Amino acid sequence: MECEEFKPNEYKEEMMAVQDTMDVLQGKWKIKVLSSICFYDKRRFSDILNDVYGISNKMLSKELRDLEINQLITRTVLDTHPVTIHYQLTEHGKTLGTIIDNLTEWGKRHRKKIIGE
Amino acid sequence: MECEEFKPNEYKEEMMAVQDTMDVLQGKWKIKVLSSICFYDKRRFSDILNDVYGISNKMLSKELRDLEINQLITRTVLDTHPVTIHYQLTEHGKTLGTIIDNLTEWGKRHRKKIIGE
DNA sequence: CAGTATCCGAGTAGATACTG
DNA sequence: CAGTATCTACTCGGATACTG
Repeated sequence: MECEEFKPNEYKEEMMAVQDTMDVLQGKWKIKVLSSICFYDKRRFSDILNDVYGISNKMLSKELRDLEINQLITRTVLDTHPVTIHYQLTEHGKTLGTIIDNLTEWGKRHRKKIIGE
Repeated sequence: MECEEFKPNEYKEEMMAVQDTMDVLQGKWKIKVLSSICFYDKRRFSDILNDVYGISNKMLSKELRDLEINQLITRTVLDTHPVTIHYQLTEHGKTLGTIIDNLTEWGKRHRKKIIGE
């Protein structure tokens, strides 16, 4: 963002875009759920429940649904008994990689700034 | 983030860093408030209230306090009658530029993906 | 001008229990 | 295994009114 050139009413689209991204990543769990699925390539409900420390099944269920609606993950039902469900990142989901890198980097600098000075 | 190399328990620090950044940018207003201050360099309370469509004075007051605590903006009291207050971005606040660019770019692609296909 | 105080509804999230 | 249902507490954010 070029601050010097910014004008609120002329940048509605940009601000909307930022908000769209934030909506997708927002909250306590989204990134962690994505990370779990990302690492293992395919991952099941109860596995993610174990990976993501502190999340409840209700929240995980909701987060997975949100991520699926946003086409970041896919849900595959395998015909076993009892059924097995695989969650995977979509190609679109994988494009979040760069953003997550940036957020990580800035977060580290920010922590140093706030705490370590 | 290299998905293939990710292991939940080995990446605690990275996930914390992402969460730290998200905490700072989280919510409906933070980015818009930052944008308003950013464009005008110095900006007063009631001006931001006008720039950011829909925000209430309660929320603006809270967001400004949060941003100040996180050292993204400074609050300067000028000795006029009645007092004038200037909000400005700190150097640290300005480093958010790149992130906001990324979030904007991804948000636009995401919108195309979800709506425009 | 630059906020604070108060009230209130809606949504977020945890705990526990239950289902096909 | 992969969730849903229910109850409850807490937080977010809007509306309105008020203050130095």
